[in-house]
Order: sequence, then structure tokens, then C-alpha cells
Amino acid sequence: MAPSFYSQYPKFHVAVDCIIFGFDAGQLKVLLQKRPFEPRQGEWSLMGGFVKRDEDVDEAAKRVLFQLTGLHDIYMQQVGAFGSVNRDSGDRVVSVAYFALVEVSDVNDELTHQNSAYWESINEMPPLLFDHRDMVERALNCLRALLHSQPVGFRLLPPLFTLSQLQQLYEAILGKQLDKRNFRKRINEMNYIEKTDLIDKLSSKRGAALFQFNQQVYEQSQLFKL
Amino acid sequence: MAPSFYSQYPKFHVAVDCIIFGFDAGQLKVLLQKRPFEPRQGEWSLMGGFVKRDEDVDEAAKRVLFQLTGLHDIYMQQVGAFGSVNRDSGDRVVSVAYFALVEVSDVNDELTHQNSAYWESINEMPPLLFDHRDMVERALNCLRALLHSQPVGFRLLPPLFTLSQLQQLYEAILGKQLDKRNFRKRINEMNYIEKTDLIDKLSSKRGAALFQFNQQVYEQSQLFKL
DNA sequence: TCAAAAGTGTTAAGTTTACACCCATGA
DNA sequence: TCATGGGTGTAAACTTAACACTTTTGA
Repeated sequence: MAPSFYSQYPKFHVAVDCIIFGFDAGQLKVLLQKRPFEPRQGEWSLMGGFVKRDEDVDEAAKRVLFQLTGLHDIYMQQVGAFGSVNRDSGDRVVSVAYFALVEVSDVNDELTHQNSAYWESINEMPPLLFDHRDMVERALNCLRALLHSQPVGFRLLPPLFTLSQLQQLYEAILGKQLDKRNFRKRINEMNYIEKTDLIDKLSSKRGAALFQFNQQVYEQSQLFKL
Repeated sequence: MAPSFYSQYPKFHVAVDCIIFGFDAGQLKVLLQKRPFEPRQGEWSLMGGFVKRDEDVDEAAKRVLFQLTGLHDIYMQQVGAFGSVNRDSGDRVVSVAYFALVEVSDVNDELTHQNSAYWESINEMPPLLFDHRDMVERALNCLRALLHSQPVGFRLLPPLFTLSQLQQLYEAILGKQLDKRNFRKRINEMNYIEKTDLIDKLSSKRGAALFQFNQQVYEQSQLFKL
């Protein structure tokens, strides 16, 4: 192949970093990893990886998520590219950040152990490598905005959940208290969050109704908005 | 330097593409370029360029904007990274898109001519190269969202503008008609959009009051929101 | 019997929308 | 004198926010 016009320009490592959000013990968590290679081995970081030669950047993010959690078909969204010259002390690396919403109990614990990865509360994160803290903050802003426009909360919960759990989740993401009655009123208007006949007896003596998200009803309800 | 852990991984060309928004003749416009090199020379595209070895990706976007318009210190915001394997038929290129808000009359026409760049209405764009149309659409969505949270409109207008101009601009960006009285009521509540003593006699017989944006008042007003 | 979480409506405040006429001026 | 764009207020609809008590049941 003849040398193209492009070939006079430099090339860079391109990486992806994943902000993997989970919800556990009433708190919004992020899956953080002890960096397994030099430089700065052992420091807390996001799970990341280099993009392969014949791999979409989006695919690389999915692959990295899969490597760490064993999960496929997970909601992921790009946060943005981070491209400062000296952001990575190892070499010039342009990194594209993605966030993922996973259910903590679905995650393969063997894989996370192998990768020295641990769930940390968003409010109690240790100092992170490079610009990873910025990435988490930007991801959290994306998630907050998303929560207002789409029902993504349930992706962090088990298929069946109580309204108290859902409210705790919203409070953890938005970082503020919500009024119980107003919250339930709002959820009630969303027909795609359906009450089941099942009762959760674990979290209270009285028992709480379990709800589920109905994707089909949701998609139908969106069609009418045009 | 010893070969680092990183060096086993591939490298890619990294480019920036700029969606340069302007406002003219009552329409939202984008500055498009006839591609000056192969492959696909002569096709309509965004203005772009490769990131240099010792240049932040953000800096590269500013440089490309400057090359085409002669403008410095312009509002720019990243839209996201585009990283499909085959998005560029020349070679593997990961591109980061940015949008800029410029005042059309500030742009250096000599530079745009030299670069075969022309303002096209957002509603009448020709087919664009690669995934550039996606980039424009994503940028427009960003701009619309931004318009609701920050007063960025005036960056597309001259320092002095009439309320009718401002309304036309909002309508062009949002793609829908706005009510004149409601619009003016809303602008009136923003103390940082100040009425001046000057009158514009060009666009109407009666003359319209000219307004200006006051950055200091804006910053003050934002402090109170915490 | 009591502690702990579940569940339930109403009212006031604020925001958004819809809507129509007079004004000033140059041609 | 008239066509053109500039300028102005009010009422209804809707949305959001504030607020307190009863229920159930396991320990």
C-alpha cells in the first residue's frame, strides 16, 4: 500500500477506562482496581485497557467490562475522551471513558478477585491514578442527567425491587434526599414500573411490594411521545 | 528508555473534527469544508486535523479552529470520541469531535476561502464524509442541552443584539417556534442580559433596543445558586 | 407492646403556556 | 396611510414541593 497522506502524522495509544457503577448497602459504588502493571502499579484506578487494532473503541469498552465482571449486554455510555499530553505518566495515551450500570450480584467475584478489583462507595473513594477521578465525576454527572430522561435506575437493581430500594438508589445517585410520597407518586405514573404480587420480607417486618421494570411497556410509552 | 508495558499495544492516528456553529440570515449554520486531501478529496466534511505528538487533544481542536477561522478564545466543548474501526476509509483513525460557537462576522474570510470552507445551513447540509453527519447531530444535541443550562446564545451574535435576533437564534437552535412574550419575559429575568441605550434601526422602521451580555453579572448570579 | 419500615392525599407555590393588541416609523 | 417589526400583561393549566399519620408484623 502506498504511504497515505495520513502516515506523516503521529500515532498514539488509545485506551478505554470503565466507570462501573453498582448499588449495594444503600450506596452508589464504583468498581476500582489495584493497577496490575507499571508504572504506578498497585495504585487505585479504573479498570481500563488498550484498544486493539481491529476493534471499535465501543467494543473495547465492552471487552474490558466483560474481562472484569463476566457481564455481557450491559448498558454503557461514553463519557468522553481524555487527551492531555501528560495525563498518563507511562506514555502518551488518549483514553475514552465509559460508564456501565451493573447489578452488583451479577458480577463474577472470581474475576474481580483475580483482577484485584473492589467495590468502593462513590463518597469514599481513595485517591485515584491520573485523571481517573475526573472521569468518575464526569460519569456521575452523565448518570444524573440520564436518570432524569430515562429510567435507567432499575439496571442497578435486581429484577424485582421495592420502592424503598429504588428511592434509596435515586437518592444515592442524585446525592440528595427525596420526599417519599412525591417519589412514589412519580413512579406510579410510570406504567412500565409494575407492581407484582410478590412481597419482600427481608427488609421490613411488614413486607414491601416488589416491582419490576417492563421494557415493552416502556417502549410503547415512548412511541406516543412523538 | 526501556520498552514499557504499553509498547506491546497498537497505536492509532488520533484526529479532531470541529463542528463550527454560526448564526446568519436567521439560520443556524455550520462551517463545512471541501476535503483537501485523499482519500475522498473534494467531498464535504467537517474541518479536522490530526493531533500532534506534544499537543493536548483539546489544544488540537483549538488549533484546527484557529487555522480555519483565525479565531482564538472561542467557546468549545467536546462532543465525544468516534472510534469505529472503519469510520475513515483512509486508515484507522479515532476522532474526537468538538463544537465551537463563533460569530460569523468575526471569521477570517480569507482563511475560509483558502480552505474551501463555506457556511451551510444546518437544515440544508450536503451529504457529509464518513460519520461527520452523526457528529453534527450529536453536537447539535449538546448545544440544545447547553442552551437550557447556560446562556451561550450570545456567543453566536455580535456584542450588541436585539431581542428579536436572540429569539430567532433560539428558534434556529431548538428547531421550533417560541412565543414572543414568554421569550422576552424569560430574558428579562436574566439580569445579565442588559438593555443598552442604543437602538438598531437596520432591521425595522421603528428601531429595536440593543442588548448586551454582561459576563460579570452572570458570574455573580451563578454564585448565589450554591 | 413497640420499634421499624410500608404505605397513602391534599394544598400551596411556582412554572409554563396560550393568547391579541397598540406603537413607532420609513416608504 | 399603511405595512413592518417592536413592544407589552394576564389568566389557566400544569408541575413541583411541602407536609403527618396509620398499618403491619417480628422481636
